[in-house]
Amino acid sequence: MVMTVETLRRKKVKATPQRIAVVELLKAERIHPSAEEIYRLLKPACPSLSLATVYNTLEVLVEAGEIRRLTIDAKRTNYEYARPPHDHFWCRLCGRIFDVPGRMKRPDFLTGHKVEQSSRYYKGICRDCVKQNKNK
Amino acid sequence: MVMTVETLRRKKVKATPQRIAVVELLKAERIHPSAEEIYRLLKPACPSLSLATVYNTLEVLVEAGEIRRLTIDAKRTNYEYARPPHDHFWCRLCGRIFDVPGRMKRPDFLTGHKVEQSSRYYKGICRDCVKQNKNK
DNA sequence: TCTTATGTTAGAATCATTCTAATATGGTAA
DNA sequence: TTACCATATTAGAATGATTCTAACATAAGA
Repeated sequence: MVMTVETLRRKKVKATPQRIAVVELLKAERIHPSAEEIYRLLKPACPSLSLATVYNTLEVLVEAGEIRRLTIDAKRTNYEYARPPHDHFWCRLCGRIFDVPGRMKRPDFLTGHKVEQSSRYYKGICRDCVKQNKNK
Repeated sequence: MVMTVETLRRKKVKATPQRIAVVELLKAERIHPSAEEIYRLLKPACPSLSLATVYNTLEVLVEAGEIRRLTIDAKRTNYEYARPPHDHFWCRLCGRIFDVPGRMKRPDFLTGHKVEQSSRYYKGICRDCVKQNKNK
């Protein structure tokens, strides 16, 4: 908690209870929830919380590099605490996202899962947009 | 065209003009359009086309393995003709998706692009769901 | 403690995608 | 080749995730 406050201030992010709650949730549990799920999980302990605040908070935390956006499930965006980069496995039935740590240990961590597809995406700004000084 | 009809029939997919048009578009151009974009591109040549049909068609073609769904941009789903698997680069400014062929040639094909993030996702059915016989 | 730039909130608005129910048609069988 | 019917197409309504709006509240520097 104290640590989270310090981390946020260091990143020039105003440390509000709502933001602290979101960070702590993602930090404590190894979950990859959607905004809606985060809202449902925090609402009991934070009754005034609004879904809009969850969305605002997630945006701010992604910008600050505290959390990471996962674009796996086309139906919703998921989020995780920004631990060292790793791979993910997504179940198209239950929707859960599993960490697949260490890019060499893959086989171990995927054992039992029925892998149907694997994809890698690079994201950023393309040469044309860089040239056009759209940079931001 | 003829080839597309044969391919679809072989895959037990009824070869309608709308489906053929979608396949031919993705096959001809190396583009990664959204459903909306496909609709806009085909509408002039196929005025009766409905957006719902584009969505239905894309679903059928993905099931048949003719095309591939790209979940890169959280705001919309993109599609590509199912060529041999390769990586992708997505520009967060113009939204275009670039092929990054051959997983070893990465540096070459990404030269000039400002890569800010790379992610790999495995997708399928998790052990728990496999056990629960939810399999489908 | 005061001040104010910034954050929170509920609800409305947006927009991609899915659903619905009426109409049309590809492809098989006669 | 024609007739039939399971399956497709279509427009528009419905849904659901996300963003916007405008009023109110608060973190944190002075």
